[in-house]
Amino acid sequence: MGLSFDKLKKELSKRNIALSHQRLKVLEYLADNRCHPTADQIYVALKRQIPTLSKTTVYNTLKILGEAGMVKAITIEDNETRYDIDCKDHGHFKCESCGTIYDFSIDLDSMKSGDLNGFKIRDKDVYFKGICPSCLSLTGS
Amino acid sequence: MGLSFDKLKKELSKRNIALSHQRLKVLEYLADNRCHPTADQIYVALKRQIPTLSKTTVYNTLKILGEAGMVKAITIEDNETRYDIDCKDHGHFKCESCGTIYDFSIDLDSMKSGDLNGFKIRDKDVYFKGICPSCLSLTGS
DNA sequence: GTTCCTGCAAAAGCTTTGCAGAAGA
DNA sequence: TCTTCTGCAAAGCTTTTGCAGGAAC
Repeated sequence: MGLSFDKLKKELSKRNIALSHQRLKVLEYLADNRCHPTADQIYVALKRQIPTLSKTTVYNTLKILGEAGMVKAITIEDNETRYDIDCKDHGHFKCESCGTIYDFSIDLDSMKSGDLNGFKIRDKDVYFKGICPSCLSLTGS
Repeated sequence: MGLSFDKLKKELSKRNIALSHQRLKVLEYLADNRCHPTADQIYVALKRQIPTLSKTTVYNTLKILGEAGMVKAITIEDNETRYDIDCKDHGHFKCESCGTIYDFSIDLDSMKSGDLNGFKIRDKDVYFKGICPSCLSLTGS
């Protein structure tokens, strides 16, 4: 799945955190479903495999994996935190018609701003919104 | 305050929406406090001038002004929608230490991405996070 | 008189917290 | 045994909704 579990385990063991069955499943789900799911979507999907799963564990896991740098929270819209396992720089486009979130590549280094001299930048997010080609074609372009 | 109230009124009248006292005060507050306040901050501040003000009205107003294109919601962090009256293109930097949100200029047109051919882009948001110079100096750089 | 606006109260939705039992080293 | 993890229930917060009274035209 293109993920370095070694790196993850190393990062987690540094913090005395185990990669439990539930946590591994959440990670696998994110790796296999690059659709930027919400915590609830992850919960509902995994509940089938792990009937005892609780939403608390999903939230806890996402928080831990986020702090370990393996998962990124996407807050493109309020009241709708989504999660992304792909941490390499890219932008997110949300279709306001169908709600789908698309990744797109972007050169973040070219976005340097002189206004931020002296600022320590840790994270860059680029969120675009509009209508995707699929929805555009439905409405007769 | 550098705002075109004529443009706003025109936009609102198009929708049969009045610029009531409460709505005007919310707008004024946003114009005078370019600190990207939350709905609650606006409510608390205006409550002193308008003791009968309700939070519902603040939310309602922010929604209406947002739809009219005069106010922009900033969802740089989950559970913390902030509002901005300045609609010209700029990025937002949030200091993870003190929570302050800084504006910075950015050339959004240079951010075109070939991956988005065929997409209708209506809105672009750029959110950076990190530590601001003020907080950096406090911790001994 | 008709329409829109306001604001109270309640509901809704997402996320966090407290805690007891289970699992793992 | 000791620590950490899990998951239920309850609480916490922000935001939305229903509705009755009030204001404006």
